[in-house]
Amino acid sequence: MSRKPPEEFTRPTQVTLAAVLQVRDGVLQVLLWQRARDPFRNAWALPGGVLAADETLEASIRRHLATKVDLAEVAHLEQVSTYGDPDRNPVEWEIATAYLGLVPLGVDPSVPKDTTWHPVDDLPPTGFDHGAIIHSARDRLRGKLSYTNIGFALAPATFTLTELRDVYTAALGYDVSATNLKRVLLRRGAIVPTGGRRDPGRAGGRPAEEFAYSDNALEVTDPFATLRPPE
Amino acid sequence: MSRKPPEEFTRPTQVTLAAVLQVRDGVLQVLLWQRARDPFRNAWALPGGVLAADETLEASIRRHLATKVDLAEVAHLEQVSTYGDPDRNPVEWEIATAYLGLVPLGVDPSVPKDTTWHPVDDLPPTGFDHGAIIHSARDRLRGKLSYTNIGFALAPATFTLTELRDVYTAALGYDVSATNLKRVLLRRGAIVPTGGRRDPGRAGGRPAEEFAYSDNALEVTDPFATLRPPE
DNA sequence: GGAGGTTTACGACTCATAGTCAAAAACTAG
DNA sequence: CTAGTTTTTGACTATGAGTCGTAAACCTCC
Repeated sequence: MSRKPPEEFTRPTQVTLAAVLQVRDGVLQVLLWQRARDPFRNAWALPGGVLAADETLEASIRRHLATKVDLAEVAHLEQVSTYGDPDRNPVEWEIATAYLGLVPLGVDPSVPKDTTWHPVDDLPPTGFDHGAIIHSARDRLRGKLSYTNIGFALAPATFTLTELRDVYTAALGYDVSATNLKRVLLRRGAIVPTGGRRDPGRAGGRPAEEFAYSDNALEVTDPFATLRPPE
Repeated sequence: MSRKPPEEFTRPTQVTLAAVLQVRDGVLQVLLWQRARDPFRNAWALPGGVLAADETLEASIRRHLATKVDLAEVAHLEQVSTYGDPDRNPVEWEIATAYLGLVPLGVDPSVPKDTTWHPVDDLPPTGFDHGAIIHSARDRLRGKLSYTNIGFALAPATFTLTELRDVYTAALGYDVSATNLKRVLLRRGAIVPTGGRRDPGRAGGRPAEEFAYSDNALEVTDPFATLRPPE
């Protein structure tokens, strides 16, 4: 019994996870699936899975996400952080690289039966460290909303300023003024009027001007000045 | 020969790396060591090594860094990104989680013979994807300099405004005005006068007021407004 | 077809942050 | 004491951002 196990036996499993966020019912929500087996049976978890030998981390999270949602509906995907606490998984040594995914307002992807959306500020019991991962993904989104154009990934293809304001309000967790938002985003060249109008709702009101994110808005990740909370 | 290799044989090696940055000779530099063996023999590489089974990622990079520099001289350490391209290491499947480390101006850590500092904008031949990792660490630093107090980790314990201006200039790659820097950092409460003065150099000149980062400066990571390039 | 209600758009005002510049202050060396 | 050097300070300007009131454009109901 002097043979040591091969070195490979001491390697951790590498998994990728994604916190896919979307504004639904005026609230920022995250896509979770309910575990059927231990550990954390019946708790909710982020989509993801084990990294394959011939794929990049991003390819891996895309492959696993595709089993839960149509990838074409995920408008943005970026790596957030890697979690390697040896105790994070009670049954196996596992390293997880977490991604942030964003789905635009209005689309309603079809998802498997075990998978549903949950408000990020009112989560059900979650397994592993997924609760912390969700909150850091939300914080990443909030930070980037104010100084990049990442908001395009949460907004539909065309939108009114009120709709966009509601998206920002839900994602940031505080009110923003539509007047100010328009001036800021127009100056940045982030949004452009489409020329169209939107029918007012049945309650009446002036029809809203329709906007879209400009083409170059997608590439802009340089910091802008900040959108701050009111007062 | 129908026995499959155990599943563990298909797992990647997990390593941690650190881009340790410091302003030296008025230029932002990174700590590299020269490889003596293939792959990438004689090329320069970031300090780091394999993750052990009972340690966190941060503990791992601290353990490996300690073989190159005195950890007490690394004032800041944060995770930047994880690199998992299956081709990034030609001989082994390896995932690398990269950290950014910062060493204050003026300290000159003793380092092993194979290890020296190199300007980040004039790197020697580097192995693996370490060149790209260094540049993304530099970009992370530059971004955070303008909207957090991360600069404290690049400045000595006490400093004059001219010294601090020089640190910012070297790290950002563009001039900043000492007048403006003082006003901005004072308003943020990031720096406080120590009450002391600095002897003018042998060339004469008014003695400089001495400043230090305030205690709470270390915790502030909320975004501030931006420090932008001139003109 | 008004009147009243509702929603969006626009302009004026204020405030905070930031960039520039020139002059004053405080020192050294001769 | 004078000239030279470096730091500090205050004034001025520019710009980005927050607020608010009013006008515009639509609806429904009478």
